[in-house]
Amino acid sequence: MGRLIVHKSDYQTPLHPASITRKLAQCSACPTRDTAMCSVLDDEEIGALADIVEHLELKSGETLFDEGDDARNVYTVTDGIIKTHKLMSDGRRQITGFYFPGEFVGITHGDACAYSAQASGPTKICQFERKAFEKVLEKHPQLRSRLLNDASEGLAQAHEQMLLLGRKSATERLASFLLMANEKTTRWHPELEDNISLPMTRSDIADYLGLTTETVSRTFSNFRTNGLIAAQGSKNVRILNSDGLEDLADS
Amino acid sequence: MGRLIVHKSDYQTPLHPASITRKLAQCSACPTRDTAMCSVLDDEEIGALADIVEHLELKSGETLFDEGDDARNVYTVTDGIIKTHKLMSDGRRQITGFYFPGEFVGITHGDACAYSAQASGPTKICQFERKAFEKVLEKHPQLRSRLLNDASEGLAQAHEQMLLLGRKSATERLASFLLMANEKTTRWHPELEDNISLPMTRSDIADYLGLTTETVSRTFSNFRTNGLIAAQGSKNVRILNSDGLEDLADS
DNA sequence: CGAACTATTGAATTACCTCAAGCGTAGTGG
DNA sequence: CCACTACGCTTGAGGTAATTCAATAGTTCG
Repeated sequence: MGRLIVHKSDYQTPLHPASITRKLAQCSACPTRDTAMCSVLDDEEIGALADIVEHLELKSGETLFDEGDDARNVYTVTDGIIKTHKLMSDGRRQITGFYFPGEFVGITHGDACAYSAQASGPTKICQFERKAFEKVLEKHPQLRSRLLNDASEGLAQAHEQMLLLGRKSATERLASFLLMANEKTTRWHPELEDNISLPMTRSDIADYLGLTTETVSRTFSNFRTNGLIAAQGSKNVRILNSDGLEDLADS
Repeated sequence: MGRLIVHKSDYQTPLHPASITRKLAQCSACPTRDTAMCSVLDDEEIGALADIVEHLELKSGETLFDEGDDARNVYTVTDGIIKTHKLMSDGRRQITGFYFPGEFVGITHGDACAYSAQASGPTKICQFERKAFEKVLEKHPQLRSRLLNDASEGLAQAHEQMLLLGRKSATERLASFLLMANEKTTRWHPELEDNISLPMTRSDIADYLGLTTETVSRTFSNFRTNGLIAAQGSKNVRILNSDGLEDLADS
């Protein structure tokens, strides 16, 4: 418990590998993706979180928690991607969200987890014991405010996803997905704009988009054939024509 | 501004029509659907909300707010149903939620509405000016806690709906919908168990379930033929075999 | 009563799924 | 280090659940 969390101020300077973890850990308290919120947290608050943080690394597919588990901890992603899903009794699966670096996972007001969470590719996270985390929240209302913001954003994303699942074609779904992945990636790595790493499998993408792996694969091929994207391997995509993708994604 | 809100204690006694509004208004502060929360609110808190409530009636289809509007007010449904939706540029629509009596609508942490809201059939609501409402929240943390609970429940419902939209068949979707409607109805009107009023159109249901009106209609007919439900008119359904529906709804 | 909307039912079409086979790639152990 | 295996990805052919188009019936409201 209690490795140091580093403040934004030293984020922009070049870092050697050993500091990467510290740099990323900082995100849990103060993600660059929302600079407005950044300034809201002062050194004391960062320190309060530093006291209760635990750093973890997950292998691809490793489980963070399962639906129905006691909600003992909350997490932030610092590297890689966490996926959450729900299952039906016959095994059909819906992935309900991909969480990128800087995002919180596992915030519930109830006592039990409403869904399962796993690493989608090798992933690093910060873990906070829930009760301790809530004590910090009580002392630091700005942080709670930031979480409420996140929750609200999460709900908006969920509504957007319902539109996708209920009304969009396979092509529109994959286009929307790529744009989302690009946007979430560039929040943390602006230098990677239009170069997305997709550590999840085709099957994960399919279960997120309500499609089959075959359809996802075919649609990827279409995009390649039509010069919308280029790919080196199946897990690294370069967006060649983001306007085209946006037209396809509609709304 | 400021009609009286009546406390739970006089809710169970028989009411003549004129008190119905008062009785229902009470729900905004203290829904019966969650008796645990009920006891959380004391007379002072009920009074605080009474000072800022405004009662409104909406005709079927009337708009409460549109996507992108300033989030000026928050609402609770007291009678009827409010629907929220998102649109695509070509008119495709996804209804993202039906809000039954006792539920809050329009809670956002941001400044703009993330979706549109309309009455799905004739509807009565309580309106609270957002800033005044938030002042009440500051004084009464239990109420905020109740709202957080609601938000968390809303997110869980959204995930459930993603599973429905991404992975369930038409039959499973309609079965899930009927069970949801029954559950939400009986929260307020336990005496109506298995007798659901569905003021929304088939088109609303279709846009909620990610189907077409024709498919919804055909599936209703199937359910009737198979003795799962009986119907008088298209807007009143009696559930004859709720175990059967639950089997169909899966998950 | 008639107009306009909503719901139901049928027939034909289609977007996506299922099944199946082949290919590429990463990891393992000889 | 190189086969070997396993797994994930791609591509094709055929099937199907839900859609689209179309016609009829029922409901609501001025």
